[in-house]
Parts: sequence; structure tokens; C-alpha cells
Amino acid sequence: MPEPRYQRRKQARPQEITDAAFAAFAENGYAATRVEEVAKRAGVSKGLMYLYFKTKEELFKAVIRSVVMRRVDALIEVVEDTELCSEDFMRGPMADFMKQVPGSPVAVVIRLLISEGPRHPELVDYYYENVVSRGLAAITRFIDRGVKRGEFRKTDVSDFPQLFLAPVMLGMIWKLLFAKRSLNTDKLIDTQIDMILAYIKA
Amino acid sequence: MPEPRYQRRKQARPQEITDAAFAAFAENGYAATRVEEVAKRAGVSKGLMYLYFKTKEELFKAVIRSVVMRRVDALIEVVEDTELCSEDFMRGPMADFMKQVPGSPVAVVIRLLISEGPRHPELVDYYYENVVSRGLAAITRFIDRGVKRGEFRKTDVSDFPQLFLAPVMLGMIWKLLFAKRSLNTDKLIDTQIDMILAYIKA
Amino acid sequence: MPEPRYQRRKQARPQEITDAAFAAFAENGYAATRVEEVAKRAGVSKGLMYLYFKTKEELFKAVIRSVVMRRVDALIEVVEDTELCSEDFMRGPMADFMKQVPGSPVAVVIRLLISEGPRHPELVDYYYENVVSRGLAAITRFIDRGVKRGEFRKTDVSDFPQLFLAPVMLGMIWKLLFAKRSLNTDKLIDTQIDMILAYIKA
Amino acid sequence: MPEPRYQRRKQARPQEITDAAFAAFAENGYAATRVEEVAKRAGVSKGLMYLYFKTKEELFKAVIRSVVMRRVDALIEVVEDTELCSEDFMRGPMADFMKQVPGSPVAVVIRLLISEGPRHPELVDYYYENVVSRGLAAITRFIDRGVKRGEFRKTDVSDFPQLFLAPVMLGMIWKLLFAKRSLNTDKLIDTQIDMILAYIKA
DNA sequence: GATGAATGAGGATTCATTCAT
DNA sequence: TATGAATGAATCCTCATTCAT
Repeated sequence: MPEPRYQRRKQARPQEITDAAFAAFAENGYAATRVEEVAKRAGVSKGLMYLYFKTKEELFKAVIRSVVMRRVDALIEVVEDTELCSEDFMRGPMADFMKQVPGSPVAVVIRLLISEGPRHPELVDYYYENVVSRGLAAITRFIDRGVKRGEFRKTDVSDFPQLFLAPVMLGMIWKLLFAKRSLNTDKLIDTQIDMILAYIKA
Repeated sequence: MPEPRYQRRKQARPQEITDAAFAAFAENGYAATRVEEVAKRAGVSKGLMYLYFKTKEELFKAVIRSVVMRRVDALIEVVEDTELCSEDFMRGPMADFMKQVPGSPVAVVIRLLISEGPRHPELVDYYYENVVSRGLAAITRFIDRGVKRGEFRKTDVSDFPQLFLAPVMLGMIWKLLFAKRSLNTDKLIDTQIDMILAYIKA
Repeated sequence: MPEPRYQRRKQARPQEITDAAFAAFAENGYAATRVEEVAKRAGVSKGLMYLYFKTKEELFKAVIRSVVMRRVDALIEVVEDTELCSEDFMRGPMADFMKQVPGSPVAVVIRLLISEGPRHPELVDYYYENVVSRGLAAITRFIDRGVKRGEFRKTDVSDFPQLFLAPVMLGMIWKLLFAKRSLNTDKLIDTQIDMILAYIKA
Repeated sequence: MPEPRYQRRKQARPQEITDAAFAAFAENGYAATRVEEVAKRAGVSKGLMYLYFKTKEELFKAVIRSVVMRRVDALIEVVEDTELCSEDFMRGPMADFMKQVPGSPVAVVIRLLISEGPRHPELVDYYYENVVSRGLAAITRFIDRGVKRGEFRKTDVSDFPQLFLAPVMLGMIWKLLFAKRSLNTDKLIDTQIDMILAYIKA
């Protein structure tokens, strides 16, 4: 007699716990979140937590990884496959992607890495390798392609893909800290893109 | 001659403790720093800490304030008093100021605010009012003055002084998280300034 | 066979802890008793204490209440139900009751209330309502009934049921303070009863 | 050049400190009173306290003794010297004396002894020898004298001088704990005296 | 003598982790 | 597997006492 519901939950458990932990960490930070609180949110007993994650730190790492795992490659693929001209791509899909980052789980991950990162260098490395590095490389490739196509001129910008990241980063931190004081992040990003385009267009 | 282990220095103590706490928080973050550790760094007994700061949280607030108190007004004054033309000012004093921020104590404050800010909204407010808000206002005034003088054209940039902040912020976070992977923050900032100038010059 | 040092006894724990605390408080008073000492007596870890009682003060209150809860109503019921004539009742069941008080847990409660009461007015109120007030009311009712039956004459004594309490109180305090110097509390109480009877008999 | 005011204070200091400590202990009990609080009340620095009293416990003992020292012998002398008949003495000076005890510093001493006594047996002994024992002896002598004079008959009362103390004690405790619920202590004492007299008069 | 800054042992409380059930 | 009672190391904070000034 199979017990599918029970089975299914067993399968889903790690994800459920990880999600609950993400929510709790997002609210109170890592240090201030008790394991019990995560357990309660996940609708699971404290003891069970330790069946899936040996320590609170393991859980933390799993949370970071689970967020990273998701749509990292989204942008990258699009960059490679797009048929738009470079300017249209920047103003379209790329801008859209950038705008949704500050409100996305990535912002929470950044916050967690900033607080706890120094204690978990391997996690930071992991994040760098899998997200930052690949994202920046994709941007650089995109610009170089534009240059090769004659759409862009050769500038320092291809050495500093971080210029695309900068307003996104600022938007994230702003949301995190100064949620009360509104900032039109979308417009900020659009303006940065305007500036970059004005600067690099052939 | 061993240091006398009982030394009266009422005047200097708060600053000494605050400095020690800053260093400790910078290294390990607020939550992971034990009061005793700060005491040891300050060359002071655990008990004395509580003579000057009623709780660990009070100490935390004092640390933030002591850092903020310092050279906030530096830039602002210079902006108002300079005799340089706007472009030269941006490429000179303003760029210099921006470049030293990521390696300054401000970066540590940002890190602390990001981790602990949500629990201390009044501290975040304090920081916003005294640093962020005034800095942004100074930038906006600077741009508007350039427009009035006919050096700049009217653009969105005066609504988004954060565009100046963005590479600084990114540089700070980068240093905090990815110290291992070098990033030429100075050049990043110069490039952003180049872009801004290209964009707004009349 | 050594006792397993990890034992689950959820049901019994509160009572066990409360009893251990009572004993410890009885010996050393509230302030001088460490939570850890109570834990040790209860055969329990320090941490478990806080699972059942949120603070040391909560534990204190629980101790007081647990003692009060017990045989408060004993006397009261007997007073109402007795078929003895008033004099026989006073010399018999009532005297017996009075005599056992100074050596009973109530004495400890009194001591604790005297030391800590001013800081816990609600506990004192609780004790007054549940013990003192009801006890005195029962005595008053008993005397008035004697008057109605023609066994007693009308005197001030029905306004001062405390006259019954007085030697009990003195006996308690004496035991607490001057245990070394013997005092025949029983005889003291008998004599007070003699006096009262001589005074109020019709 | 003499400095009398200064000198006088030096003389008075112990008493001043002792008085301040008495007041503080009366309010908060021994354990909950900080040495610094006493110093503040005495208008003296914390350090100076330790010039006069080596430890907090010494101070405590001094407080007890200073209260006891005062009018202990008042009653005793009066008992010996009175020219009143025994009944008039009991209804007059003795009743007056008894009535003022519950509101007097003695009540505070009792409270302190009850809380801290078990830790300071020698203090309790001291109090017993100097106050309780002598007071009781005086009462016994008084009764025996009445018997010898033919005013009283021989009863158990001369073995239980505590019968005089009992309502005083109860009054004291009542004031300490149930200050809110009024009790006419004076009348209670008068009634006890009435009863005793009715019981022992020849 | 007088001050109050400085010390440090002691004690309450928290919370990640374990383990009997 | 799943539970949550039980553990104890870790940490904040207090306060009696000391000592440089």
C-alpha cells in the first residue's frame, strides 16, 4: 500500500525547510534566527531539521545555494541567443533583468553574505564563481560582440562590466536599508543604461 | 616595566572602547563579537564596558555614530567653495573623495547597518539623515549649479545623484565580499565619471 | 546500573522542579538561591528549568502558588461541617490545625513573602485572597455561629479573628529565627485558646 | 585652625551611613540594595563606605545593631520603676509601648532578620540576647510580681510571655505584607490585653 | 581622608544540538 | 522517520570590592 502523500513530502522536505529558512533569514538575519523558528515555519519539528541539515551553518549554506541554483543562467542564455541589436537588447531584456534583481531573493542573499560572508569564505567563493563571475563574463562578451559587430566602439566599459551592476547593487542596498525613502530603481537603471549607451555607441 | 593593570583614563576611555569595538565589529560583525573581546582589545575589563555603555547595543550605536561624526562635511564644504569648473571638480576633488570611500570606515558602517540595521531603524534613519541625504543633496546642488552655469545640460542625472554613488557602493561591497578578486575601483569610478560627463556636458 | 542521565518525564517535571525550588528557597531564601542549585536538586539541567519557567521569578511565583494550592480548604470545610460544640471544636480540630502550621510549608511561604513580597505585590494579593482572607472569614463565621447558638457572648473577638492567628504567627517566626531556643508552640496556642474561650464563653 | 564642621561629620559618618542603609534596606531588602545606593543616600562616595565598613555584611550587622541599641531598655526600666497597679500598667504604659512597635524600626529589623537571618546566626543571637530575651524576661518578672502582690493568679501565662508579643508580631507582619488591607492593630492589642487580664486577674 | 574609575567573579538566560521515545 | 524534552556551553550583565589619584 503506497503512501504517496507522505513520500512526496519526504522528497519535498529539504526544499520546504530551505524556503522557510530563507524567509526567516530574510526577516531577521542569520544570527538572530533560531533553528526552532525555522522549524515552526516549515511545519516541522526541531529534531527533524537535524536529519536534513547537520548544523545551522549547513542549513545556511543550503539556503544560499538553493537561491543561487535557480535562474542564474536565464540572462546568460538570453544574451547568447538574442537576435536583437545590442542597443535594443540592453534597453529591453537586459534592462528588464536588471530591474527585477533588487526585489528578488538575490538581494537577501547579498545581505546574508555581507553579514556572514567573512565567516564562510567558501560560500562567497561559491557565489562568486556561480553568479558574479559568470554574469560579468556574459556582460563582457555582450559588449565585445557589439564592438565586433560595429555597434559599439572600443572603450574601458568592456573592462568594467561592473558598471552595469553598480546601479543594481545600489538599488538593492537602498531597498534593504532605506525602504522608507522611495527610490525609482527602474529609472535609475534606465538612466545608467542611457549613459552607457551614449558612451559606447559607435 | 609591566603596564600597571589599573589605570585611570576617564577622558580617553569612551573613544578607546569605541575604536576597539569598531575594529572588532569590522572583523567579526556585531553578533559574533563578544563584549569581552572588545574589552580585551581596549585593554579594559569587562565590567568597565558597562560603565560607559549600558548595553552591547548602546555600544553598537555609539560606534556607528562615532564613525559618522567624522568627515561627513568634508565633501559638502568643498563642493560649495570650489573655484574649479564643474568638470575639473568632478575629475579632481570629487573623484578623489569617491575613491577613498570604499576603503574607509564607512564601508564597515555599511556592513554593520546591512546586518543589524533592520533591528535598529533609528540608527539607519540617523545615518540616512546625516550622511546619505546630505551627500546626495550636495551632489544634486552641484549638478544644478553646473546647469545654471551652462556647463551641463538639463538631464535626469540631477534627479539621480545616486548615479555617483553607485560605483562607490559597488566598490565597497566588492571589497567587503570579494577582496580576493581584485577590482580597480579607482578606474571604475573614473569611468563612471567619464560616462556621466559625456552624458551631461552641454 | 547508573541512572540514565537523560530522562523524559514531562508530566512530573514542573512539580519536581517546584519542590526542589521550595526546598532550596526554604534553606537559603530566594535571592541567595542560584537557579543552577535548584536544577541540581531537581536532578535536571539548568536549561530545562527555563523550558518550564521563563524566569527565576516565574519559578518563584509557581512555588508560592503550588504551596498555597494544597490544603487551604481543609480547615474551612471542617469548620462548616463539624458537629462538635464550639468549645470542643476550638480545643480539638481547630487547635490541631493551628499547631501544625508553624512547622508546615506555610511558614516558608511567609518567610519568602516577607523577603520578596514588596517586589511582587500581586503574589501577596494572591496569598491574601486565597489563604488569609478566607481563613479569617472562616474564623469569624465560626465565632458568630457560636454567638447565635448561645455558646459565646458578643465580643470584640469576632472583629479580630487575627487573635487566633497571632500565636500561630509568633510560633512561625520563632521557629524561623530562634529555632535553637525551644518554645512550646503547642502549649502557647492552647493557652491562647484557653484565654479566648474564657473571654467569650457565655 | 580647627575645622569643626568637617570634624563633626567625620564623627557622625558611621551613623549617617547606617541610617541611610537602614532606609534603603527597609525599602528593598538587603540583597536588592546596592552599596552604591546606600552611598548615594548617605551623600558619600562608594569608596568611603568601605573605610567605615569592611563589607556589605558588616554594614548590615551595624544597621541591625544600631537599631537595637536604641530604646530597648525603655520598657524594661519602666516596668521596674512603675508605681501603677499591674492592671493599670498593662492598660497604660505597656499597651502604649506595644502599640508603637509595629510601626517602628523594629519591624524593619524583623523583616531583615527573617530574610537574612539564617545566614547570620550570630546576628540573630545578638538580637535575641539583647532584645527578645530581655523583653520576655521583663514581662515574666512583671507577671510574677503581680502574682506575688496578689493582683494576678498563678497561670500558664508567666511561662508564655510570648502571649504579649503575639499580637504585636502579627501587627508587624500584617503591616509589612498587607499594608493595603487596614487592620486596627491598636484595638487588636487592647483586646489581647483585655483577654489576658480577664484570664489572670485574681 | 575622600573619590569614583576600574576590576572580575558570579549568576541569569539563550539556543544549537542531542537523544529517549 | 519524527518528535520535542533535555542538555550545557556560551554570553550578557551586575555588583561587591579595590585602588590610583
